[in-house]
Amino acid sequence: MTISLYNTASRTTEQLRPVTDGHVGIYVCGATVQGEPHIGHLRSASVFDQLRRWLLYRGYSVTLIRNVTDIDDKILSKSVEEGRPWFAHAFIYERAFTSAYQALDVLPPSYEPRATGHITEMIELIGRLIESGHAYPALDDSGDVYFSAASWADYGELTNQKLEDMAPADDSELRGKKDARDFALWKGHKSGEPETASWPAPWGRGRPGWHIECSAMSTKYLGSHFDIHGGGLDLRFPHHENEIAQSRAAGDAFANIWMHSGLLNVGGDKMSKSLGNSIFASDLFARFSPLAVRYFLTGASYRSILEFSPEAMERSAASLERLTNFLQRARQALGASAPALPDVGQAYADRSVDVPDEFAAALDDDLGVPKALSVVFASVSEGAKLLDSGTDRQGLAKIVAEVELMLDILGVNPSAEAWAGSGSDAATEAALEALVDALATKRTEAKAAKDYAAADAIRDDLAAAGVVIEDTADGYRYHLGAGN
RNA sequence: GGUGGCGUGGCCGAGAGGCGAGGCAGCGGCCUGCAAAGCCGUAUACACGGGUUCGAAUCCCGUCGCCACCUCCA
Repeated sequence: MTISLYNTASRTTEQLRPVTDGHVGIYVCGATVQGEPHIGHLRSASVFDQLRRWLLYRGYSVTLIRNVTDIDDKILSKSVEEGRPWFAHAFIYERAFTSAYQALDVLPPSYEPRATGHITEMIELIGRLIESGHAYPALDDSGDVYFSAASWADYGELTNQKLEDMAPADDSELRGKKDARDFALWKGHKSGEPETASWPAPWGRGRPGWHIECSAMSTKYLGSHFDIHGGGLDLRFPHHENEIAQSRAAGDAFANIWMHSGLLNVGGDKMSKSLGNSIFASDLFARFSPLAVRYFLTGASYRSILEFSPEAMERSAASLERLTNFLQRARQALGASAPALPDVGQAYADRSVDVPDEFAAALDDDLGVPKALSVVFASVSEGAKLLDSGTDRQGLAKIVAEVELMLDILGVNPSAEAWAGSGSDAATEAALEALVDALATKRTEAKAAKDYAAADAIRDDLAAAGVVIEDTADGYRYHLGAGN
């Protein structure tokens, strides 16, 4: 069994060969908590969660570190606009991100370091870079410290660019830089900024630059040489290019494989802050279930552009219904002999069934989620036939267990507890069931009396209340209709 | 100017030399009081032009179109 992954740095698919046998260390760039989470953040979280679950299934122990960038220019400026301290501003959005990830059943990271908690490590790293001649204090009196791009021969290795080909930055004024392509490791405190947003350092009070945070936090928790560094494709340059340069210049081997999740488009355009076309998690969840959102995100391979539209969301929700219908029907048919619900995440070692070989092969090959999903549908078709014939209960139970295991690995198992919590609980469900059952009984009586008008009226009333009732061979079943 | 990617049926979206992934939608049938769900059946798909090959959506050359990145971004 080998897992191969596309490495942005080499532009080829490579075998995963963990630095430590049996263990995979992953660092994923988390959010800068300056505003609401959007669907792009959700995609990145979902992709690396799928990777993690697959590695767990394959028997690796996984340490996944996802950081929170809780200090930067925009957090400072926006907190002023919104009239609260920068740290309170950051924490409000950190909590929004946490609850969005939770809603999507993304497993919590092994640890979630905040940038402001690691200033010491960053100062130490910057110190090493200054000592080795790869960084220098600003030539003006700003108190900044810059990384010297020209001092690192491999600068550009991640994005395959040569220093001399790089277009000059928009703000081509050098200020204290020796070269326009140098980037800030440390930003000297400015008079307008709150004192709380600065920390003492050998080269004066200030705060860290963006890139140095991830270099310091990833190596602190995963070691100077680790397996996978992930993030959205938009972080490839400059963020990851700068990370790799500064970490390697400081003597760290750093990440073996660089993985980037694809971006989302809206109406053909890239979704971005500057275009103002972001689809926010809160708006999405107001309209679609978190499960449907996550299912939508698994519809394309992780490296391709995914086009968002409400119509696409609806199509994908319809596709998801085929899955939920099957599981509901099968569990109802199996009754007490239905397989236990799979445990989420860490407990794959205790599984009672294995995933089909084709499913495994698809995920082993650079996380081929769409292919893997087609294997799920093949199993569902097979299971639906068994359901219709009603002959092979054991076979059906095995398929149900397999399907749920596969869906669980993809993070879209409708039976997972995470999706149950959306505003309902056992008591309300029991109450609903009792009410529906009372009406269903009347409907059955009306049908028996061939009073179809009365029967259909009851069905219509239920539908108006958002309850879809369907006849089955041995009675009825119901579910809450779409849009409710 | 440099770097990387894309173009597949009504739609989404895999695949990467040889049996038409899968889903959604549609059409015909079975089932149903009618539905729904499910089942069975159902498609002149690979931007265009050349080439290589017994065989190309897949490899090569060219053309056209689209997109991303080159210091805000998941």
